[in-house]
Amino acid sequence: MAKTEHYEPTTDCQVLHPDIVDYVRERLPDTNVSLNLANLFKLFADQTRIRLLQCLLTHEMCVCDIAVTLGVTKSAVSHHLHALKLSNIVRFRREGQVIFYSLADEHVEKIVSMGLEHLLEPFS
Amino acid sequence: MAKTEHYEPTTDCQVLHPDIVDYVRERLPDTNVSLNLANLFKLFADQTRIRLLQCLLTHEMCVCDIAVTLGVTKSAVSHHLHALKLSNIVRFRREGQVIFYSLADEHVEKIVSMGLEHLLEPFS
DNA sequence: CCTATAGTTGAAAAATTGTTCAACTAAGCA
DNA sequence: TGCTTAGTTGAACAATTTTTCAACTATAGG
Repeated sequence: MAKTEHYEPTTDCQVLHPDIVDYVRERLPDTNVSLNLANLFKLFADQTRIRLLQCLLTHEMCVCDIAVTLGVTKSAVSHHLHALKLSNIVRFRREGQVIFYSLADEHVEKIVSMGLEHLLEPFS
Repeated sequence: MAKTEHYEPTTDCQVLHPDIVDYVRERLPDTNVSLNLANLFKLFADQTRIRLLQCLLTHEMCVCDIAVTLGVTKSAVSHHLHALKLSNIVRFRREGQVIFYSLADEHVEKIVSMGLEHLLEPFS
């Protein structure tokens, strides 16, 4: 099942270390895990969205206030919030015409902190 | 300096809560922080690159072995490794013609773990 | 009911990113 | 020196993503 011979030939080279390849393949998580992880990190992979999250890290905000603070249209903000909402990264409450957005949990803070830690480390 | 009136008018709406906007703006990190954070998370925002990192999380590997394991060309792998190298996420050692890549530090593991934690949490 | 404003939506346009291709460099070996 | 293979590189192409635009919904107030 972990044999090296029947891999998809979508590549342009040969296995050089069959034992390593088999060892790694046996431990490689399911494809949908990497897909979900990549999709999650995509939400943090845009400067405007990072700044939006940094805003919400400080205080809950409505769409207009976010738009002015970041210097983008409220449509752009709304699209970003929609994506963040789908992945349970932000939540909202309505107060009349105004909708206040805030962070859904402490994961955003943790993920951003990990990123900052890497950026600030000595050997970078 | 934190007054609400002289924001860039790149947006299409008015500030609704000037006190919140000022409060948030005073605490918003510098723009280059968000840029560097976004650029870092971009490296985790692609399924192939996540799988590549998952490989290296298990064992150091050479370009060919990674290419076969992931089912992509060695050129694609090389481009990904180049980007990861620039951000000090992977390092390498040469052994004859073969170059073995491995993770530069424990941040990858931490960042990926945070992502997994969010994906597996009850309210998502 | 009419108007005004906050926010959403889908599609098109603009910008960015990932992969491939072909030519290249570097190392090993005869 | 000449051949083979591992890996890199840049440019072109393909795919994806972000922003904008215009039309839309929902709520408030007169």
